Amino acid sequence: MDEGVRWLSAQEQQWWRAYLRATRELDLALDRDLQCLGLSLSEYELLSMLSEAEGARLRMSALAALIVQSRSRVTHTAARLERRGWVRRSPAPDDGRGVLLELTEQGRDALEGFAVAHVASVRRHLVDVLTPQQLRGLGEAMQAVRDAYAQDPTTPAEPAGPC
Amino acid sequence: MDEGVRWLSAQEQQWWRAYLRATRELDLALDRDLQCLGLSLSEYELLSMLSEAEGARLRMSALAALIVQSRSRVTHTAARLERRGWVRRSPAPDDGRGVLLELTEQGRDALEGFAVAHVASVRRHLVDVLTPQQLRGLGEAMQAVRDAYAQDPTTPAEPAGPC
DNA sequence: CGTGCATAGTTGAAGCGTCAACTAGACCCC
DNA sequence: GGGGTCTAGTTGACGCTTCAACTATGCACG
Repeated sequence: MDEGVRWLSAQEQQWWRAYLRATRELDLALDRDLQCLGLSLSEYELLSMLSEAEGARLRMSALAALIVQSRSRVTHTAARLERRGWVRRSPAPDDGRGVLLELTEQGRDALEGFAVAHVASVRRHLVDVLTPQQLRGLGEAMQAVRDAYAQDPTTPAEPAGPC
Repeated sequence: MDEGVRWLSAQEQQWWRAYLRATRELDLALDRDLQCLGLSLSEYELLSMLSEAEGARLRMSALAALIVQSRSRVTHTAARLERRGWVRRSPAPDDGRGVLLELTEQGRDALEGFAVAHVASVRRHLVDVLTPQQLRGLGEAMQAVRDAYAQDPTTPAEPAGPC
């Protein structure tokens, strides 16, 4: 039965499960550590990408692509952060449709505190629990996954669902 | 400024980011592939763990621990699956507080189809895009993360938030 | 045996993410 | 230069997840 299906070998399955569970645990732990300070991980990522950008500002869609979130989600998240005064919208000068999101001074100040907590969290739950070789192996595998994902023709990232 | 903080090296940051983005992309891709069939990845995980259990039944809390979800979330998810007839509740014989969740025949049938699609998805987006060595490196690193997480005293998994 | 505390699971409200529909500006091209 | 189409972003409704509060049972200790 089901002859055509290439199931995973026991070893492959073990690694796949380790990946699946560990990512859930990591996400939980990292988010919990930031949540204590009143910020979610995805909000942190948004602020953090802005802070590294040229002029601390980015187009909404560029931001969405960077942090791998839907444009809609970025709109909502940005609205929340804007209410807190950490981020500001302005029209894009070169494209009437576009919106630039900019980190405010207040936002930069807040981010400093978050960054300290976050890097400690990343170390505690990931970087410092691995040997340098393990971290390298992880990083290289994940980069390969990204490269494949970027190539994949059925990676619409947004538009027409492929159902 | 911020002398006490051990920031990540450029290399460490690169690997950390590769991990962070790739997990988001993978989650998206795997969930999308299942979503087309009308099931979410976390629902799949629940059904799949039940199917592998002794007698295709598990205690709610055991299930929650296995798939790394909160007990509350498992309650809600199980309710959804129960409405679809794929899962059934019964009181635990040995503990008056406990509840056993059991895969129904209908559930097992449905799961077969989902499993075929899911394994193809896992291969396409993860297993088959990596060399065996890369997959092994990934698996071992993630297992190390899990081990560290299990050891960590501030891993309440549920109770009193450590804020 | 009964008081106190821990554990198992549920519940409902609030918040976040997704999805489809929508507005508006750009681009193409005859 | 006015359709047709594509891209950028927003909106609101719906659904899932989280969180805190709650019920009920087990367990320890006097």
